[in-house]
Order: sequence, then C-alpha cells, then structure tokens
Amino acid sequence: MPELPEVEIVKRSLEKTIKFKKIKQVFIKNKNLRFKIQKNIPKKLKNEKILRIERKSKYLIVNLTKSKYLIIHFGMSGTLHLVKKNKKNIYTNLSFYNQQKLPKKHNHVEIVFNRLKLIYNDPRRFGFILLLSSKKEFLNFFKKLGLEPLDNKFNNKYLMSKIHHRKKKIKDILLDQSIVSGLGNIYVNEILNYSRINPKKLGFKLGSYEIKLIVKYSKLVIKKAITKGGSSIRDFKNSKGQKGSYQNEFRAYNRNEKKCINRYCKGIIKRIFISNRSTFFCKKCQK
DNA sequence: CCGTTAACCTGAGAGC
DNA sequence: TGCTCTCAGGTTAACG
Repeated sequence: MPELPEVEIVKRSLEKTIKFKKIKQVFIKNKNLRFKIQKNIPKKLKNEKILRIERKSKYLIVNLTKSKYLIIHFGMSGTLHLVKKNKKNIYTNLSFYNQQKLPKKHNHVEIVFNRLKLIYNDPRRFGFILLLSSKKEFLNFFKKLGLEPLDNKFNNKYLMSKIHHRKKKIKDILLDQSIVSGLGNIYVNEILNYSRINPKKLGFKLGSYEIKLIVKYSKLVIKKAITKGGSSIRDFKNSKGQKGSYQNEFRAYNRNEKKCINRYCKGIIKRIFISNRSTFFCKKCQK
C-alpha cells in the first residue's frame, strides 16, 4: 500500500514516539505474512532498545542495539498502529490511514513497550517483518535496490543509463525497484503526467529531454507528497485525526474521465491497464 | 540476460 | 439481503 512518502511519514511519526524506548515483549499472533516471521524474533527483540528509525525506499528499518535491524515492509495493506496501554485501547493513529476501527483479526504482530504497544495490521498479508542480525546481512538485503528519487545521485545520467536500452514500457521501468526505488503505482502515474510522457512509451524511445523531465518531476512529486503527509485513499470517511492530503493533489491517479490539469491541455484522463495495474494518463498531452 | 504473466491474500463496492 | 465480479498504494517465481 504505502509508497516512499507514506513510509517516510510513518518513520517520522515513530521517531517521535518509540525512539529510545525499550521493547518489553513481542507477540506474534500470525506468522504467515509474505515471508514466515522468524520464530526467534520475540526472544531476540526482548529488552532491546530502539536506537534509530530509518527508511529505505518502501522499507521501514528499526535499528536496535547489537546491530539488529527489524525490517518492515507494508505490502499493499499493511499499517502500523500505536495503542496506549492500560486505558481501554485508545488508538493513536500513526499510519496516516485513519483506521479508527482496527480490525483486530489482522493484528499479526505486537511490540510492547512500557506504556505503548505497536501493532502491525495487514489484511492481505503481502507485507512482512524480518530481523537482520548484522551489518553484512543488512547490506546484502538491500543491495539490489536502485537509487531513490531524492538521492543526489539520481540524475539524468543515472536514469539514462538504466533506461536507454530497455524495451519495457516506461511505466513498468519506473515501477522496477532495482532501477528507481520507492515509487509505486500512484506516484509513477503522477510523475508521467507531469512529464507529459505516455506510460506505454518504451524506454529506449525516450530522449534525453524526457529523461530529464522524469528526474525533475520524480523529485518534485515525492518531495511534495512528503510535505503533504503522503496520500490517504479509500478511507476518506474517517476524517478525524491526522491524515495525508496528497490525494487532493492527484493529477492523474484515480481521475478517470476528469480533465487533465496540465497547462494548455484540455484533454481527458483515461484509465488503461499496464501489466495488470491501473494506469491513468492523458492521451492529448502525454506523448 | 530480458520481458511478461500469474500468483500470493482479504475486503469493499458495484451491479443484478 | 445476498450473490458474483472487479479492483486495490506490491513483489517475485516461473516461463518462453
């Protein structure tokens, strides 16, 4: 579900709430996520202190003492929730998805602190939680990831080198985490609309000017999305509490049959499918 | 090596 | 009300 900006928001929230806290206990209610949760996690995490919270593309990284890294990936439907203890389960929304009513049967993991509980909830179970126990394991796990859009090294030259020989559609290329990491379906749709590039266009057909636009707007869109607290979709009804607002800025995603917002363009956004994923674009200006 | 497709899951919403 | 169908913010194994 969450792409880079949403995970970044969760990361920042966790920094304010659980950083430097000591883990008292960990419960695994259901180990069957995308990967089976290692049995020894509760034992290994007990009494560990949280030193740092980091994020790498769409992965959340909880850095513990003794070079332990708890990796959380949210898949399509994973969210984290903080529960204040003792009082009758009052939820503090950290995920920015406003799940006021927490469907408890999908609470798979609970990390208990002194007065707080951190809960991993994931109906579809495409996400996972993994413990890496050394810097070496850590580096190995992430070695295949491409640069993130906001990395200074993510520039025209880098992207050109990754794209110029590819026969895949540019949308599929941008979703490939080994090329650019952190983008997902929403933001790729947005970036291509800003760049006025047809998502079906093949990589090797893109000119250097188009590559330049993609680099520019990848940075712009991701930056703005973080500023806006990410995108919260499909839960608009629950309007209390904090929630992201980038969904109000969408130009393409979820805007089937609506007017293209690009300047001087009066085209209509259409929905098509590319690699089985909803794709929104304007035929008139995205060439 | 490359590109494409199906598969992994549950729930919400639409249409009948 | 209930049934069936489609779709959902992701990733990757397997195939040609």
